[in-house]
Amino acid sequence: MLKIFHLLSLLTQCNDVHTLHKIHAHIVTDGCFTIPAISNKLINSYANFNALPSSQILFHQLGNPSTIHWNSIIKAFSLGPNALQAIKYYNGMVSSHLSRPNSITFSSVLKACGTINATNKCMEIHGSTIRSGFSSDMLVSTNLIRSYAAFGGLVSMRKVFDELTKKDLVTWNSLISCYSKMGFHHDALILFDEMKSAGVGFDGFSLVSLLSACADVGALDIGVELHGLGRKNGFMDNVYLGNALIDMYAKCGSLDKALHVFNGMKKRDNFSWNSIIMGMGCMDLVTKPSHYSRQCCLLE
DNA sequence: ATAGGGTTAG
Repeated sequence: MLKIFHLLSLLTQCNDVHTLHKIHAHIVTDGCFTIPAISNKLINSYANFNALPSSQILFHQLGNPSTIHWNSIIKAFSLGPNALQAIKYYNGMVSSHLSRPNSITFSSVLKACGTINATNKCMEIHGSTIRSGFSSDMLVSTNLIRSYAAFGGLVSMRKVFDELTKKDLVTWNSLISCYSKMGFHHDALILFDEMKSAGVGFDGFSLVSLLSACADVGALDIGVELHGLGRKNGFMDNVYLGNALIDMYAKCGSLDKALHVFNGMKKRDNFSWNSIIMGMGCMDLVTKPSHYSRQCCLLE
């Protein structure tokens, strides 16, 4: 028992694939591969290093995969270029009749549908989730919303949301971000008011999606308001939020405010730099400066 | 023992 615990923690801490191979060999010689928790963790570890063929080999070595194994192999493929493989595994799981899909299975296979725009499969799985009693499952519903959004199924997406009896912060954030990504920026901003009335609160995720909507429609005043909400609630250490603010201010023509946010960030990533560079590039196009007077203002 | 959501550009 202690050994299992030890192996699991080794696998969790492992951060290079060579060490993983060693632990793997150790597990095999110890005869621990037959322990579901171990084999499952091993499948996930290989998947985390993007060594999907290794995950597959391990999966197929299992005589009788349990639900967690199916879930892990489906999730491993759900977001990558071979998302079709995730759907094939899902089909295999359903036809094996040995383990039944749960909310985690549906969640992953729906992601795969969104990844490769498998519209019909998504609708089929939607039906299966209802028949299996997952209509009010928020994990499943969030992924249904996102999958329908991925191929422009606005009406179906909204229907899933409206028919959900209990909606939490994540459900609302997902719907808002999907509206915004589909180009319905005004609807996303209106939904924020409804969200506030619904009493689920909001967080940095909400603000980021909303700022992206502001950036696209040039809603500077709302953007400023969202910035204030971010400050008031202590979200300003969030890199995503800083990046979204830079983009919003730059696109709304407030380069000075974009710079102010940029300079005040504790951490910056490629998004931060790209957004501020884009903002400055566009501003230069508008003002046509005769000399590069702003060349040093970033790093003052 | 697997477990939901966020940003730019091209």
